[in-house]
Amino acid sequence: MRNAEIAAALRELSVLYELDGADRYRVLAYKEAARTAQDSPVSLEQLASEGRLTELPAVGKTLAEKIEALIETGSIPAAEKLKAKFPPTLVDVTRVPGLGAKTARRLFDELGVTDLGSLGEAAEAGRIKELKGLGPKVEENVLASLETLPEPGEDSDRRLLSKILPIARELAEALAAHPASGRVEIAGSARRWSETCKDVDLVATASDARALAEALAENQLIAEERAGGEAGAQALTHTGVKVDLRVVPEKNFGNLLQHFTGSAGHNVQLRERALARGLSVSEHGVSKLGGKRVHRFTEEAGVYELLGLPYIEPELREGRGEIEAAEAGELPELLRLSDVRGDLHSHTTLSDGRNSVEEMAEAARRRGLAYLAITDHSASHGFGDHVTAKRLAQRIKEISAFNESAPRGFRLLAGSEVNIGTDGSLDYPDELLAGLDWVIASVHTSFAISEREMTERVLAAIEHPLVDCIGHLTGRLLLRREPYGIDVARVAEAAAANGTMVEINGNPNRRDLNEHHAKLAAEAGVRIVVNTDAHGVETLDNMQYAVATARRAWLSADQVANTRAWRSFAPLRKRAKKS
DNA sequence: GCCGTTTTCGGCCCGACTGTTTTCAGTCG
Repeated sequence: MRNAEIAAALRELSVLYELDGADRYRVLAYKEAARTAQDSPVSLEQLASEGRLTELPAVGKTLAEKIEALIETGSIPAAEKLKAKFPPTLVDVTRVPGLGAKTARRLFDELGVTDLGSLGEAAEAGRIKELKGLGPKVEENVLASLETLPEPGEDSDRRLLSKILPIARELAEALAAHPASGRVEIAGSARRWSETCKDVDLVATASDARALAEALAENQLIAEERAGGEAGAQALTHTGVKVDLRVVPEKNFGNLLQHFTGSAGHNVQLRERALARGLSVSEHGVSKLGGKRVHRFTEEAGVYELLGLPYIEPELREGRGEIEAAEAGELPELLRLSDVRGDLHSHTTLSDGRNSVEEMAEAARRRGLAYLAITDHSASHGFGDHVTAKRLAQRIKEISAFNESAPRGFRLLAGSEVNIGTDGSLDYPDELLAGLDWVIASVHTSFAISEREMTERVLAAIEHPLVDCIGHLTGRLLLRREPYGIDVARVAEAAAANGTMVEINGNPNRRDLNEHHAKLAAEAGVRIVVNTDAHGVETLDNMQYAVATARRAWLSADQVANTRAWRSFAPLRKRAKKS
């Protein structure tokens, strides 16, 4: 059973408990455990078989038993018992914004509402506003929300970071240029470089808050303003992205930026830690419990310093142990974009890219890179853009010729992104692969095979002496396609043992390895490579997303192989060691 | 239900907003 399925079952159980009126902290405990399951880079099924589930944060004896039952029987007895008490479709009712478990339960008890359908009927009939404590506004909200509610399981309110960042940057820039503005910063999940975001959060200081709110409303990206005033403004872009602008005085800009950068989990842990030291933290400032004095900071670092901590980079603020690490002085010095010296995954018009070798080389050089691997798809790629063995041999000569007249300090690598067949075989002869500088092996077909088969398939490639690196290991496409089943821990172990590198693919649709897998792999001793998988000159900029995922995986420059100059990188390749 | 530099029991982040109320519960981020 996949971790994601376990997480979904725990999330459902938390809502069922909530509907049953359970203690809120018990409900919270299940939600926390669901998050742990979702985030875990190692298979919970594996951990369960070894009796090690309680090693996970937020999983105690009871949760471990429930997860074990779920894996063994496919369901959790407690969940089944609750589902007999009230219809499980009542969980859907809590997806309506503004309706929580308390309200959903009342609607069931008093109106017989069992699902979204009967909720709509009750609203249409005007029966909701008759209930004590609920009124016409709630009923209107229900009717309006039912119109726009996404299908269950559909994350339609989340968008790729690559859709959110350009909006956030353009708005921040426009606001910063306004005469009434002071400081303007992007906050929220976009600042933490999350894979997907729900909205754009901006934090600003201003001499005239209303003028700044108006400037936001008048920006060309904004379709409608929802509210605006002294404290900030909310607006909606033409593409339907919510924008939240907060305006604060300069003196507590740091407090607010810290608060609105989140994550929720990080802030909860930070505040709990503060509380244990007699301090209360909020977006307004830090104060002694029962004390009057409020400590306000213009910079975030001040907040952390008062709590006895060094500054914590936004990418680490996920409540995954960063506070403990900060306290112990063990925060990593994170990889930076400027550390990256080469890009080892790119395509040209030879396969499915949009630019020539020369154009890609020039664009890479302009971005300050010292080397770029041209890795077009291989012989069995299909779609009419495969590269025959004969053509690849010719490409090797072209690259060689390019390098002879290449500008100083820059070189191209003759490479290929080779398909891994279902049996683990590669689709070029070894003699040809031996003539390349760099080979990435990736899975592009037959995703539906079992996890066991997929793992064996990739392990075969990892053990191949001429495979230098594995590409986009799990095959996922964010918000579109789930990763295929593969035992990442086993893959990492084998990659470390064989000296095969594994990439973090910077295509913002992929971010694959994800941050959890990348951390696991690096800790297992795998050399990580950050790549763009660029299919044109402009997507060479995807390195920022690969670096972001590396940072969220706690990686430092020395754990990422292509922060090295070519002469130091080249000997790290498996092919260099064999010869 | 989890968890431990005040605790193996008794805590568990903080504040804003909304809609309904006349002081607050529920929801949200």
